[in-house]
Amino acid sequence: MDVTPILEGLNDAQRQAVTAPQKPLLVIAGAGSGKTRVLTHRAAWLIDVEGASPQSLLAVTFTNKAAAEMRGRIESLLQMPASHLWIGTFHGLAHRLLRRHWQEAGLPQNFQIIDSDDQLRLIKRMLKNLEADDSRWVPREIQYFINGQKDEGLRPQHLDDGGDLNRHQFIEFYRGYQEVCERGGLVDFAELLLRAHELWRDNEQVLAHYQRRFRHILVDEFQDTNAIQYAWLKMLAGKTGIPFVVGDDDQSIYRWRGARVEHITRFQKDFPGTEVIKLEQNYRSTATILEAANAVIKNNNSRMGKNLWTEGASGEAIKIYSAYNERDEASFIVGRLREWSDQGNARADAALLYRSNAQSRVLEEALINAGIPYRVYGGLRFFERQEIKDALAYLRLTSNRDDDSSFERVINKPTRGIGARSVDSLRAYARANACSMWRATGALASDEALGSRARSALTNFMNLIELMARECKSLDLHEQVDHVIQRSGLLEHYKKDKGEKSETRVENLEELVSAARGFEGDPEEDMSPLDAFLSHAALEAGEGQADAWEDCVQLMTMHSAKGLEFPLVFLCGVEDGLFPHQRSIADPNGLEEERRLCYVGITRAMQTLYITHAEQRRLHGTDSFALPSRFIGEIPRELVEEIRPKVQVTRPNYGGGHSRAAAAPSGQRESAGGLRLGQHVRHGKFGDGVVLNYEGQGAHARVQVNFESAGTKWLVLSYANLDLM
DNA sequence: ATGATGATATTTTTT
DNA sequence: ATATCATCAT
Repeated sequence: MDVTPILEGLNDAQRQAVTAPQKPLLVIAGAGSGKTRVLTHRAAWLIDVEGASPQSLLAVTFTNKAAAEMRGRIESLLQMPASHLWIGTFHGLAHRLLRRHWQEAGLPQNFQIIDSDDQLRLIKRMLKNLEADDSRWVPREIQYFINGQKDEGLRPQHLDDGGDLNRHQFIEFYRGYQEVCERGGLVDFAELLLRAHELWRDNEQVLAHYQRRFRHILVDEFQDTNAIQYAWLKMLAGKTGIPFVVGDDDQSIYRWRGARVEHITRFQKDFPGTEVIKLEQNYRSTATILEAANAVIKNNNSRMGKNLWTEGASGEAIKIYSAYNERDEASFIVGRLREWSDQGNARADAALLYRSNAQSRVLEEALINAGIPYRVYGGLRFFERQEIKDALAYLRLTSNRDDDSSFERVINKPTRGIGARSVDSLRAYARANACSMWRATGALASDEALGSRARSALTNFMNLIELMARECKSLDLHEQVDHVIQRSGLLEHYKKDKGEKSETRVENLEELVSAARGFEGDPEEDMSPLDAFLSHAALEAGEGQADAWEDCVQLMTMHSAKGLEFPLVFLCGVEDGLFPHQRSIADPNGLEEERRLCYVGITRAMQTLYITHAEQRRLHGTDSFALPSRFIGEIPRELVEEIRPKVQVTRPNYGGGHSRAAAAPSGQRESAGGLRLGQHVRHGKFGDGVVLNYEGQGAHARVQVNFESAGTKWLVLSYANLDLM
């Protein structure tokens, strides 16, 4: 066997990982160190060299994109199609298992997947149904609670309210929500994972089958696994499976949605004899950029420890620009982008990264004015659009009448004379009889208690759905979609609509037909084409933005930039309060996660990195003032070139020592207490600080002070007793 | 059933 | 500033 193609171009550490003996392996792969490369080459190595059957490999990722990329790369390495290889997202693989073992998993054969939006609606409906006090119970919090418990592998019966009434109610909501899902054959994202885990836990034979089959378990972005995902992997590995996991503790930025870096250390305990390999050589960035990244992340306590290095040159200094305000920041960036393209570079090689989506607006405006084409990532995906979800809801009803989620979505859309009152009666009946809305409709359509107009409207709706279902039976998938959007009146409804968006909506509906035409389900799965398409729609929400194929500057959050790289990167709005975000600053864990995000941001840059911050920024309609982010201060000064240091409001306190002219620009406001923004003050208890902001006047005036040790606080001026320094 | 009004909250996102 | 959402009036 010629192993050259598989090992070619790998460095020692990478090669060591790829060719490691068959035992548990943990690869700590720094940013740009060839993480995906190692994973794909390992797969190829196992198959081509170790003679492992492709059947015996399971490769897990978090996103569909990553899964597709891995498949493609493995195929090109093996020089053969890897379509039968189990490569997919946790959710995708769990889904596949549940389809195969729906009986053992206790699901109806045609169960449907609901996305978070559906889930939230369902919870809202449930609250209405229970006549819960909606000022007290926030649907989003209940959703968060339910998903959080599921992510931890917990069912309502596992939960104890500990005498806490609030918690008691949350658990009851969870229970109620589960009932609705059971009744409608609905499975949410977290449920996919939990069910798949329970399937194995409770069915020895099923588990044994997969344990026997999947000897090799490859996991990407391991630091992002949540409890149930980890438990699932561990259960599959059993005593004989050989896990090969790759991750980077320094790039764990999803704690807030259940990811636990701790799984990295836990892994070493759960799989004794685990070999750990660190990939620290970076092939992406200049030495300067890496040094900056290393220096910043060093300030985190809880980490395994790792230092990126490169054989490459030190490259350009990191440019830091202190803008006066957010528009100045944007115009500076525009100027640099112009320079960039004038030098013959591709705009698509430049990225503007920010902490929160709201920041994109000012940048976009500046780009539009400058005539620079750009593309914003994130936002509504294709299958999440309202009109698409409407159409899918009709389709789901034709497949499963008991799907209340879909039922309520389209019962009166387009309007057909079934108002809130009728729907309320349906809900009441459904609840009283523990049945679906559809059954309730059947019962009430002939119930004298309802007006004759309402009754006929209900009958018409039922007939419509039944008719569409019958007519669709003999049609191809795309014809079914086409038929349903027409017959339901949806298309007409959006065509009539005169709103700005309605034209796009009609186009999107037509696009849905095309999507169905091009859709090919997995031939191995025993599902109707429609059910397969519906699952696909839920699991792969589609592209975030229709891709403009023009050469565009890329705008996105730092979160969505993870895994990407760009020759030119701007980190924008790098100010305390924005980044690190105000809501994370107080919590040490939160702050460390922000710092990891900063590490991710910095390491996206290949050649040139700009970091910009504004002293004044319009946020939520009011002007606020901020200091440069503490992360900027963590970058060694010698790596930095400050651009056009200019007169500014605040004295930057990064790096400690250096001071600048603190002359106030014109237009400087005076607060009621005679305090200047940027004024250094001393408080009896909190010590020294800098005035960031103020509001109100006279006795009610409050100031925001950033204290060196006590952090940022709002103080009532008349009580605070601040000494001017 | 639609539209106007006012209250409220505004990190990050995949599946 | 702005978007979303509930409530109320038409």
